[in-house]
Amino acid sequence: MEAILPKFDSVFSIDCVIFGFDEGELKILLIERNEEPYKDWWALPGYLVEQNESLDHAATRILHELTGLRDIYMEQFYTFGDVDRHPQGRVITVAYYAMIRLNGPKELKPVTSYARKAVWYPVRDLPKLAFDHAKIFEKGFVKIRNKITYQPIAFELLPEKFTLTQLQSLYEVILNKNLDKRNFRKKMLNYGILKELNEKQKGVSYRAARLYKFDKRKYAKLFQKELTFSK
Amino acid sequence: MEAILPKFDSVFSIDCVIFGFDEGELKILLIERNEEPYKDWWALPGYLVEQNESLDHAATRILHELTGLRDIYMEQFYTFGDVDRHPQGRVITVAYYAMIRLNGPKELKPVTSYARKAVWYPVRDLPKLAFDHAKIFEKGFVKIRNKITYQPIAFELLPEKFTLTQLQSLYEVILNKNLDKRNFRKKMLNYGILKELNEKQKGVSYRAARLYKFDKRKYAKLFQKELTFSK
DNA sequence: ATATACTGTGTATTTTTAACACGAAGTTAG
DNA sequence: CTAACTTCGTGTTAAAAATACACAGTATAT
Repeated sequence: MEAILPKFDSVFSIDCVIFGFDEGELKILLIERNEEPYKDWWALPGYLVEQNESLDHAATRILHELTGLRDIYMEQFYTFGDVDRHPQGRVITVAYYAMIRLNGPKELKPVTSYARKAVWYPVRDLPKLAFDHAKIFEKGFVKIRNKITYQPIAFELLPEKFTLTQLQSLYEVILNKNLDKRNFRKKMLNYGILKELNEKQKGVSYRAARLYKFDKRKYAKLFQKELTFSK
Repeated sequence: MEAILPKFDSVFSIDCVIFGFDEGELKILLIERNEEPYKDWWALPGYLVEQNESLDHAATRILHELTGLRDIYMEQFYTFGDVDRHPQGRVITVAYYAMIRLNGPKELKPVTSYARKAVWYPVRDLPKLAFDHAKIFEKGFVKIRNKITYQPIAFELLPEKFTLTQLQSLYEVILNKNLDKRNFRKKMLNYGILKELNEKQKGVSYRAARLYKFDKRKYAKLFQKELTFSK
């Protein structure tokens, strides 16, 4: 059947690796494709870049069309251009990632009919993915794993108010290792980018923990002066 | 005159930021263009990706054609896709960088007529560049500056045998700051990736310094286990 | 032999990282 | 209401890494 599909000479596309954190698990957003090729397969949200839009703009637009998510800030991380990565011809794809607060429903409604639905999947248990999307995901995962070790970007994944234990278990999930509770808290509080709230979590069995908020202003101040080789 | 140039619907290209170190200065390789658009301008070595080659392959090929350099390992660092970055239409470019040992002549002979010549230019004093190449260079420079702070990649820029003072001044040039001599030496030797040679530099006025070699095997062993968030 | 210019080295201080355990607080169940 | 349970929240010590800092030694040139 593929023979009747149009052939591309050279086309750009965008693919998005969108991370979320829910039920103690790291998840990414996948769409169920409703078009050939790879119809009915799971895939990263992605589509073709239009003639008159920048890459960043295309990324935002495409993510919205396929998942309904609006105004998500994404960062480009790699471009995949193997000759045979797309069965219809030469398609080079620029990959973006984002980490977002996952508070809506598990299943999102695409705006276009190109995807049937968008669903959060735990990264530990992903289905088989279309194209080379498994490779793209893997590279994106490595990217955030590295990034989190030198920049506290994990807050974007948490609800606005969170406990230190939640923050720690997020780190543990991303880094795939256990961290020491006291050292972790000391270090995080030392950054000075957490606002301690006079509130405790609610609706938990057993003792409730104190809630914290992420302080954007202090974060910006701290990380505008990039990491430097010390004197 | 531009009206008679062909229009591109969508084309991929590669641009290369090739760093070298010579005469105490950090340099990059520029070509003098011999074709429209931007004929006679200085530009990063770059050209269009062909239909049947991967990005990595295209990068190596293009660098060779424009500068005569062979088998240079480059790393992709960003993709630039602003709508108007190329006057003839939509050209998305994937940027690569490399750090190489600069031991040949200052001027290199391109294989194609697309460039007239390729020349090493000090990064502190670059000419005006074609397209958005100034932006591409800048991003590449930031990339290596960050990378060098957590991975000793600077050796690739030095001759096979080098003194610690040479290594230090390379760091100082890239990071644009002075480093403490004793601390620098302590740290570098501590990595355990330098082989001390029983040789001294030659042809210098005043006391000659000891020469060192970079030990690839130990480097590989040290940096395969990536940086990790400590427990 | 003397001036010159760069080489090569050590210590003390501060900061960061690492290892490690238990009582207090709140919830549940009987 | 009390006992059992689960999670919270906290401090110290040791080791390692980063920083600040200065001068005598050695090869060369004249």
